[in-house]
Amino acid sequence: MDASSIITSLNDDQRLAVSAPMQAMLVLAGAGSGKTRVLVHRIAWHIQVNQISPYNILAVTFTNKAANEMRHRIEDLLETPAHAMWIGTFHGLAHRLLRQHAKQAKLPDTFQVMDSDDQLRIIKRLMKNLNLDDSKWPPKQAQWFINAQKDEGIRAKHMQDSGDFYNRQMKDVYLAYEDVCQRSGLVDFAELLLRAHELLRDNEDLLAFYKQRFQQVHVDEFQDTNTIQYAWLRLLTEGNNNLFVVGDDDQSIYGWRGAKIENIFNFQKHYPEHGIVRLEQNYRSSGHILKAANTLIANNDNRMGKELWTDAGEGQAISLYSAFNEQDEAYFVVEKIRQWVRDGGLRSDTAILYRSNAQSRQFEERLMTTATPYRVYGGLRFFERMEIKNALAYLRLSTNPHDDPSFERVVNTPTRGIGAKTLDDMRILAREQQLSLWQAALAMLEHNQLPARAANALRGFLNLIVALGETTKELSLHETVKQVVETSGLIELYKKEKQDKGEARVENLEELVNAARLFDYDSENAENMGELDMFLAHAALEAGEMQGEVDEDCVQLMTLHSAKGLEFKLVFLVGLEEGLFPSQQALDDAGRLQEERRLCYVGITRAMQQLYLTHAESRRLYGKDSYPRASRFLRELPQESIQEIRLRANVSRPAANSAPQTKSLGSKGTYKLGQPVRHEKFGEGVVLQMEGEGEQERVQINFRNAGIKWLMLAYAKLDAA
DNA sequence: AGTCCGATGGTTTTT
DNA sequence: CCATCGGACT
Repeated sequence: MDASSIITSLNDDQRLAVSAPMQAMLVLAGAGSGKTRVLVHRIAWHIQVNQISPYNILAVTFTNKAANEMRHRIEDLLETPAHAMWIGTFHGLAHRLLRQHAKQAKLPDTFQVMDSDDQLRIIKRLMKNLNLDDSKWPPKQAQWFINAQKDEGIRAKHMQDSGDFYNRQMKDVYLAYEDVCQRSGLVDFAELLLRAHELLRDNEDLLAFYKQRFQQVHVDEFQDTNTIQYAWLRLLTEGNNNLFVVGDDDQSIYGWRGAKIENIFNFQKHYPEHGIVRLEQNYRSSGHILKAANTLIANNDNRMGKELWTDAGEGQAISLYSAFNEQDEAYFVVEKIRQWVRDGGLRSDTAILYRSNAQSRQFEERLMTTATPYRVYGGLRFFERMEIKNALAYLRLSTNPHDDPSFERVVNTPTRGIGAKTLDDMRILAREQQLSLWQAALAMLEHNQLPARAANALRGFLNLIVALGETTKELSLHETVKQVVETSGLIELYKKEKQDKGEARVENLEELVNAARLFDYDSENAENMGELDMFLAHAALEAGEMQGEVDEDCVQLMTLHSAKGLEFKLVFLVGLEEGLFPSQQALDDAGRLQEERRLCYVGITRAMQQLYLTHAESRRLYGKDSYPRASRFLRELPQESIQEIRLRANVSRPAANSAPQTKSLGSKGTYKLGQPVRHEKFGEGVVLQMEGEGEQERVQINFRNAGIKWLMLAYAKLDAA
């Protein structure tokens, strides 16, 4: 393959990015503009044209899915495996570095990665020890706090003693938490990044080695990087001007968990000799949809600036439906989907996107009663299920008995007569003497501090773990897992559990054995890890799919956040109401409001052919009725691209008009959506919607002081304000 | 040890 | 409204 074949299939801008000289590059890639394509081709270009060995290439993503896809596409393009290339998630690569240099990272060789659930358990336990009342000091909040500090690269000891009580308390928790983790050999997600950063920062030779090795560094979804991730990238590329980032400031929707959109702006300062390319041609959506997206996002400031375009034509106008209530909304959406299917469309080409998970319910119910297959994203992933985590805890203990959270988790699961009293004594001993629970248990047995029954039960557990450790050495991975699942008594336990649930759990455990059988142990890239350790790391870093692959053709339900990166022919963006989307908490914060707007932009740009926007005039929320105003985002859309739908006049709508009618916004009548008006008695307001004809014409107005009202145009004395 | 009941609170999520 | 959690009870 020669150079030209890598770039012939690209458009001019993509080609510019792919064949750019080896220098820092910022690629602003709009939604659907071929961002992954550019990344993949850029890397292939380096290998083919610039003669860079795959060994000298680094590519970083946020999700495992993106990393896997990128590797496959590069290998397909080059028609050769590129094993030596480091492609992975920030966390996966950090983990790899820490494994390889555990000593220099001040970690035990046997360290294990824990997920946020494990992390929370540790924090709960330790706050109890610190005698913090968990109603006044929610452990979740402490967890959030600690992770936020780590994301900013701040260690507990470096926290400023800024006086206030809250901060001091949190600092204490953070300090204690670091201590527990270090002693148990456990590393949380944020810690992976922070440690990896410190490792390179504090080891000159190591840093020099990796800087030399990674001649070209590539980053996907750069707008989602947080402080520590960007700091790590800078360490690796400082002075080499070799950082190639692809991102879209307009799709930055993770600010709330530490992502710094500013990294894009700072990139330009930190790499003054950079090139910049904008990918604005969109290959996904039709004209109306792009126009809506462009118009909406133009309401944000501090943008890098970008306008999507397509040569695919206008397509269908966007439809807007004002539902009477949330049930009507669901009814409408599901009817449209059924129509789509009747017309020969696939259910899997349709998606219902909402701001918050709780909204899925109405749609699920409606889909259920109409027997329409659907799939809800979100919820528990495979490796997060209780039975799986229990099995993993046994496995983890077998390689590292000092893993306290795992010890706590299964010491009495299934119940084996180790009671609360025994455990409490053990915890106290462990805390006082700075021992792991394992060590404390051993000590207590040795000193005969336990009643015979408890001692026997405890000894049984310890023996079980030791035995597991022994067997592991002789058996293959999947045999080990099988052994664990059976001898631990977990299978027995779940077989007894009431039908449905227990059965599913047993199946999941069997699936775990199967996953172990299929696990692809790549010993060359295992650093100094054994197969079991690799498998456990895999389980922590790659939580797996939400549900087993259901191949059935079904409607896709998900939050706007999970929809990022996906596309559907037919999209329903629902619940466009003030307080819901934008969310209540964002209403009084300009920054968060802009992030909500970007989220809306993400939603709109998921649609390929047709987009429906819906909102409800009344919605039952937390048990009481609310009458939300239509989302401001609706008013920010170009009216000429939107068509309002009035379908079913027969619903119990407050103003049920005689005939169903369709009405284009602003096409006739005196008032437009969003137009400011003044009323003699009610004062100033804004037109929310209109219905009816002639004498019957009514407008709904949101008055600044008087609230929302429907007025008959024939009687109300309204003036344009 | 397991079940029931009342209080509580309630965006968004990957690793 | 309704899911989740912790405490109390059996």
